[in-house]
Amino acid sequence: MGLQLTRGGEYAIRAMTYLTKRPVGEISSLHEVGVEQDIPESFLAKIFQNLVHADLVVSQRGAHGGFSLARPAAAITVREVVEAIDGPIALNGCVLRPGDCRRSADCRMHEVWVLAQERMMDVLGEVTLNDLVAAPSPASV
Amino acid sequence: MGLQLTRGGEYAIRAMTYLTKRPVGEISSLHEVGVEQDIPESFLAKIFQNLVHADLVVSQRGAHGGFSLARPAAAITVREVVEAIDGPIALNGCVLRPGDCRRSADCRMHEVWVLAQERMMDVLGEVTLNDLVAAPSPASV
DNA sequence: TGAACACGGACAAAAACTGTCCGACTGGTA
DNA sequence: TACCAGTCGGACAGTTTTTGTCCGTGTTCA
Repeated sequence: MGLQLTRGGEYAIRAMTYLTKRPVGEISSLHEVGVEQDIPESFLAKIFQNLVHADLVVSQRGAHGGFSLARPAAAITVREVVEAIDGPIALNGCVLRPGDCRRSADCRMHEVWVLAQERMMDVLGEVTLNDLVAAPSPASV
Repeated sequence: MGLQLTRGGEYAIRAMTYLTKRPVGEISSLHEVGVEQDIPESFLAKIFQNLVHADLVVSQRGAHGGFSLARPAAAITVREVVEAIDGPIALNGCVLRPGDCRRSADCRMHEVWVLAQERMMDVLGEVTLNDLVAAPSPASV
């Protein structure tokens, strides 16, 4: 359908949300997260790899190993999580690689995509993992 | 890479932009648009079909037939064109089908996706085909 | 009537997404 | 030290989506 988050991105958010809910410093095994969040474990393994590379998660190898947040949940945004999995977001290729749309000389669409994307990213960049697990908003809107 | 416009959507915008540049009422053949905008003709045919169904374009069958805008260019937004091809936009499935994310009970992400999408769509919904072909902005920002 | 051209669906190729598997490595534990 | 639990990382396979092709049908004009 296009223009949609991948399932990998969805899984990543769920996994990160799970880690956020755990006591700070606790290590969660791949198996545990997979079962709790209903994510295929072998797929989740790959997702965690990416999250580790992006410095959002740290892994502990060996027996009783697993994963935990690399930073406080309040310092990790949804945007970071999504970009770690689905790569840098670019609504259209020309946003990522200027020069692609130099075809029509006067490519006005370029600036439209850039603006639309900025608006979207602003939202995702302002929501932290902490916000996602906070108690149902009492007064905040 | 996810979260990106499909090529079909890109083609649709280019095709519509081309029609916009033509004199009002003029009919452009499939072949003409394909050659001018460098779009595979057989693929473009399917794209035009969708645009016709969405009432953005009218078709003239038979000899000397072709396509032309169904409405003034100033009354067609980029959003309409994209949605006609890529279907209703939903950054995440749960935006389109509430109930999907009732899994975790407290799915805060839902509202985040809704908000991010609204911001993006606002931009696409305010840009018309006319804006895309207008002379380089003299003063407007 | 014949030529031009859109319609519509079936079909095929390519790419992306989704998911699996397994050997290598690492760290804890006995 | 030896063994086991568990992650790491990449190769591989299935499925879906995207992208593109093809062709017979119907329509309009000359």
